[in-house]
Amino acid sequence: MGQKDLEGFFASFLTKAPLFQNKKVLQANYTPDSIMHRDDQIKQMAHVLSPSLRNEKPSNIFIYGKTGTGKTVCIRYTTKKILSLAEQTKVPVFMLYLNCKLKKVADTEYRVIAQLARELKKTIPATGLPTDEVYNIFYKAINEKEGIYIIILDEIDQLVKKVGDEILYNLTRINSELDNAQVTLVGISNDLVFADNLDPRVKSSLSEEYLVFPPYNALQIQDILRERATKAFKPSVLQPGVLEKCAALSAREHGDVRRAIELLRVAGEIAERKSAVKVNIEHLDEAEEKIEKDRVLELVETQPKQFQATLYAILNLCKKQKNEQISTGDVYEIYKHVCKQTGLIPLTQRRISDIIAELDMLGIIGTRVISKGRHGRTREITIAVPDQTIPKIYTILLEALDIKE
DNA sequence: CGAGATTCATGTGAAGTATACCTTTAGGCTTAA
DNA sequence: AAGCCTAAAGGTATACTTCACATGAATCTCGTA
Repeated sequence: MGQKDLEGFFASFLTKAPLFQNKKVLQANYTPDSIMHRDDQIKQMAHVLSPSLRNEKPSNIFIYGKTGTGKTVCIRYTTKKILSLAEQTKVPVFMLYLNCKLKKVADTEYRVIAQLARELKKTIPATGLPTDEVYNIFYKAINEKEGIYIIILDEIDQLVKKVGDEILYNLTRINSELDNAQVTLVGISNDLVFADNLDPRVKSSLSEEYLVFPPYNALQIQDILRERATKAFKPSVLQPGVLEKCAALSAREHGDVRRAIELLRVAGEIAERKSAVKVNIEHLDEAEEKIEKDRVLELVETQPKQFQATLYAILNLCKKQKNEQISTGDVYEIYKHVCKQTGLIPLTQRRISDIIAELDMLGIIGTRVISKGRHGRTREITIAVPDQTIPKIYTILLEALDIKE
């Protein structure tokens, strides 16, 4: 694109009538002023957490619900209300929110505690400190300011699955170490079964109160979408049926509103880019494809080199032997070859086995451990990405690994 | 023919190693009195 | 002598390796009908 073109592009971008009037409303981190169809949950939450306003420690809560059922928004909303109320009445209440899923931020015991301490304005190095020491810093930071601390751990199932429940045990016992402050834990999980594998002490302590978020049905999703859409879009930009289809698509999965909202936003963006006057069904379909694609591509791009190399090996193998199932051993052979080609130091098969398991967790591939009787046992690996995206992934990997074909 | 025993190829857990990074401490150098 | 900087020592988390054992159904073995 020449510079002239670019100027023209900007000019036409600015003169073009935008479809959005407030796109923020459809962005992921937006907290609405009112939350629909969650009155019960919010009421219960408020009920449990309200003692904090009298400077008494609320019970710990365990919250369960599938993704996009409003868990995070509700707890954010409720705590926000409590915090502002607490500020008015000069009651010291604090809130710490942490999403344990974030890789490299909160996926080990050390990092979680360090991150929590950082929320309290402490500087903690990424490595080098003994975990006990980090605990101490954290305890001290909390004890510095008297009050009620509400610690929200989002997606703790991911954390516990990876590093065990010791952190939770320590955190539930934290109150006996403190004399000024008191801590309430809020655990949020997507996985219901996960609670059963916890240490009984942790489990009983964490789930003093128990809250379930059922999935939204299509009608509820429609309500919510309509709410947001009227705020986000200019009037009558949405073609009839778009909203309904958007809701239906998400309801079919498991009532994931976050996805529905994202879908609507991306559809709007696509329509805008095409200089369409209205958002129609085709835009929606395109958006659905794009979202999944973007998610995967982003994921692939941000993986460590070794993960990318492993994935590249798997992809290659899949291409070569279309319908045959691929096993860890095969992947490893190709992987070693890839390493030689790229100058990467090959890891052991043991490690690759783990990497494959992690790629599975990310949802890029699907694996199943099967026993082939006499012929041992292995993972059966399949690609869990729509076929159209694979070439894109390929090019990303080629570039990332610096392979010339 | 059927119940065990065997076998294979890898899953999986535990323990050890290398690396990168942290704090503390001791020594050396500079500076100001 | 006090203050500051540097380098070494001692310690940790994390990613990875090494070692060793666990798995589980296809296949084999062998006693029995």
